[in-house]
Amino acid sequence: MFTEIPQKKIYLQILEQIKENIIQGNLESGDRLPSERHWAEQLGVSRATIREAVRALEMIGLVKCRQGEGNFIAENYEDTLTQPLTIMFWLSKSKIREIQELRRALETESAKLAAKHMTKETYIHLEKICDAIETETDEAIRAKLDKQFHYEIALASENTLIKNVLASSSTLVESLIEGIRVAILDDSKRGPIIDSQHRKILIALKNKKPLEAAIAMSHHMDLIDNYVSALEDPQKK
Amino acid sequence: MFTEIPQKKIYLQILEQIKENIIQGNLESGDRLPSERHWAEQLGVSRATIREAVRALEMIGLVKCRQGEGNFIAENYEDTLTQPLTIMFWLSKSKIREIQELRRALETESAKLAAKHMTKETYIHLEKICDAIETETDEAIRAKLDKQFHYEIALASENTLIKNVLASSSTLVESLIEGIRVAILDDSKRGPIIDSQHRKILIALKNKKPLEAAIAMSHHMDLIDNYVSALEDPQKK
DNA sequence: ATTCACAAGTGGTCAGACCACTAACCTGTT
DNA sequence: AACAGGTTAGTGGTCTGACCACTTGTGAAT
Repeated sequence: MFTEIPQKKIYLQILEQIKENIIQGNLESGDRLPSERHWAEQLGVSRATIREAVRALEMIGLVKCRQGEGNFIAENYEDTLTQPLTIMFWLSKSKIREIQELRRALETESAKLAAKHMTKETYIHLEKICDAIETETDEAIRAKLDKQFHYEIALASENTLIKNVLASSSTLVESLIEGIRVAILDDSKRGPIIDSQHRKILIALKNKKPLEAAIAMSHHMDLIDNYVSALEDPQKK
Repeated sequence: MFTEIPQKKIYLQILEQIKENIIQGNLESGDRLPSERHWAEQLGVSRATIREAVRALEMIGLVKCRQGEGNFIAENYEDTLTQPLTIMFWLSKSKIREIQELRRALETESAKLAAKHMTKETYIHLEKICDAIETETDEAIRAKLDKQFHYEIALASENTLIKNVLASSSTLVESLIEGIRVAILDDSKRGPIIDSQHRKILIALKNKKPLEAAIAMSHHMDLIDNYVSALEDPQKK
């Protein structure tokens, strides 16, 4: 008979306003928000409330706070999901296996999409990275290039969502097993296999064969899975 | 349970402590946090700071606040990623196509994993849902059952991460196109096709054929994609 | 023209106050 | 004894005003 009174918490209303402004195009990445004092006055609320809203926005990666300068809409939001994903991981007592399965899903889909959208320029870029990986001897640099290779494929998928969820997943798994990339690459037997897997992915991308790319990527993931599941205690820090 | 605060952004340190306590097992879903006043005193910080931390934790879905009662660790964290994912969607000016691609990646992987872990009991449960969908005539209920069917498969994948990311993605796409499930089901031609697709997925799951399940799910996604991309203005509210 | 100290503005934190809400107790009636 | 009512203590929600730490720009001294 009587409907509930909305009366959302103020910080949520502020979030709504920010959302609206982003959708309308009034706010973009890198834009500076009003100073907390001015903003509070403008909205007729206290600075404490503004700060709670800012804190919430910062936590989800939407806002970056720089003391002495101001609050800004984040320039990149790749890591927006990292914190929540990490929390979810801990809270649900997940195993590393689960993250790897998530990564597999995203890596294969991203390879599939990348193949669909592949251009000459992107291919050349990827090929260069591939070349660099093979000629490089420093394992740390190889690991870095490997990461870049995967990242560029995710970029080429032309799907920001997948790219970002994937980035967060990778960040998470790497935070769980520090130096996993180096560890995997740093094996005289494994090295050449990885290189050849990269090549197969590259070829599938070049030929714009989504399915082949996905399968090649899947095989690549198999290798990583094998390494991960070989660790005695997968939950170790 | 909680120790003194060193330095750096205080609310992040509090987050760290919470994380630690969750990992250690001292904190679980549904547990109540210390009252803001007590907690502040205990940590030697002001209540405002505690509140900023709580706000951040609430935003990522880790904490639920109930006025007059207290703050609690969330009971379920399925929607932990929904807010961040939604923000990311808007900020990156993504298209619905991108969410659908993300969903496809997760749905197929989840089907694959579900097939791998399928048990007699789970199969029977899924079959019941499938039966119910086919005999039900009310489209709204059919849509609800359809959602449940997908959810149960995600559950059967035994991967909380994938299940939750998928749930958030679904929530997002449904918030963008209200009633999408009903709209898709509510078509005399489409209905039977969907039913048969569900059956194919079910059979693959029963036979514990991961690849077949993934392919069947992929075809199912094709149908949804077709509907989505047919909308004139995909970004419409 | 360069350097450097200072002032203004910003986010980070603190203290204490009041309001709105919840739950539990307490009390008087039946 | 059972119930309905109000009371009260404790909680989160919000506000005010203050101080600190940091960044930046400016203007004076060199």
